[in-house]
Amino acid sequence: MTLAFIATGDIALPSFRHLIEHGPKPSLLITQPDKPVGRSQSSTVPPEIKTLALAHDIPVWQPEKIKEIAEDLTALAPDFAVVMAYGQIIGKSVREAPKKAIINLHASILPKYRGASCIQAAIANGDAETGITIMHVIRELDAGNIISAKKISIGDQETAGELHDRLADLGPSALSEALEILAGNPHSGTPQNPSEVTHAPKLLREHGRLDLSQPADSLERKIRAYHPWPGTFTEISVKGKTKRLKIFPPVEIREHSLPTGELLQHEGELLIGCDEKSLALFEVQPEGSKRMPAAAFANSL
RNA sequence: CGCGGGAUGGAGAAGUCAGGUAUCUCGUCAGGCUCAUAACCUGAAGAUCGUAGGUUCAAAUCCUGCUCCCGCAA
Repeated sequence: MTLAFIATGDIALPSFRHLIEHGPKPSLLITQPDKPVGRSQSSTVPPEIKTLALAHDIPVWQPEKIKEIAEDLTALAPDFAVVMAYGQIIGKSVREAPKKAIINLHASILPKYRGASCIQAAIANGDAETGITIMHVIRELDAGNIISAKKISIGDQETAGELHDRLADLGPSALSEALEILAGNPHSGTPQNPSEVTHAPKLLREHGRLDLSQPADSLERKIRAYHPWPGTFTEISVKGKTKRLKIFPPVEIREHSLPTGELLQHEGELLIGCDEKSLALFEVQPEGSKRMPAAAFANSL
C-alpha cells in the first residue's frame, strides 16, 4: 500500500510518526513552503513535520499552490492520500490523483464545526466533548462521508493548545481504523447530517478582542479557547493613550460586580468588570511590556 | 529602511517635553500590634537610571551610535 501525506500543522505529527513507525510508511510528504517568522521576517522556519519526514528519508514537496504538483502526484498514483491541517483547499486534480481514496482528519465531531477554528469553537461554546473525525475529501470543505471518529471530553480548565495536543494523539488510532475500513472498501463512509452542520471560520488576531459586556462564563471560555492562538485582549487607558492588554488563562469568575471593563484590586486579586460579575486575572501583558503576573501589573495602577 | 511602545533597587511603574542630590506600589529583612491574616504600624537593606560616546558647572532627563524586549502589520 502506498500513501501520500499532505499536512503542515502540528496536529498531524503523531499520526505521521505513527505511520512511519508502524506503516504504511508514507512515500511522500506534501507540506506548505517554509514561511518567514518573527517581527523582522528575516528567518524562515520549516514546518516540524518536514523535519520529521527528512529524518526518515521521505521526499518532501512544498508547492506554493498544491495544484502545481497535481500531475506529479497523479503520476505517482498512491493508493491513499491523507490530509491533515494542510492549509490549502485541495482541488479536483489533486483529489483524483490517489487510486483508492483521499481522506482528511478534522478536529471536531463532524458535522459540527466544519472549518479552521474547530478546536477553539468547541471550547468557546462550552461543549462537554469534542473529538476528531476522518472523512473523505470532497469539493465542499469538511463535508465528505465519515469513515471513523474518536471522542474525547473537554476539561473545564483546558485551553485550545492543550486540547489540540490531546486531539492530535487521537489521530493514529482513528487513522489506522479508517485505513483498515477503506482497505476493504475504498468508498465506505457515512454521509453527514445536513441539518446538524455548523461552521467555525478561520480566526484572525482581531477576533481575540474581548467584549466585556458579555457574561463572565462566556468570556472565561473564550480566553481558554483562544489560547495560545489568536489570544485575547482588551483595551485600557494609560496616560490618556489606549493600549492593548493581553489576557492569558486561567481567569476565574468572581461574584463581585464592577462596571464593564473597569479594573479593581480586591482581596489580593486583579478583577476586571464584565456583565454582572467580574473576572480575576492572573497573567497579563500590557502593550510594550512583557507578559507578567497580574499582581505586578496591578502594582503600577 | 513597514508603523509604534519600552529598557529606572528583586518585580511592576512615575520622573524625561521645561537638566540641579532617586519617587510610588509590591517583595525581602528586622521590630511592633493582633486570637489570627496575602491585614495594619515602624524601621532597614537594595539602583554606577540598558550600553558607548558627546554637550554642560551639573544628565535618568538634551544630542549621537549600539544592544535587547514588546504591541501591530505581514
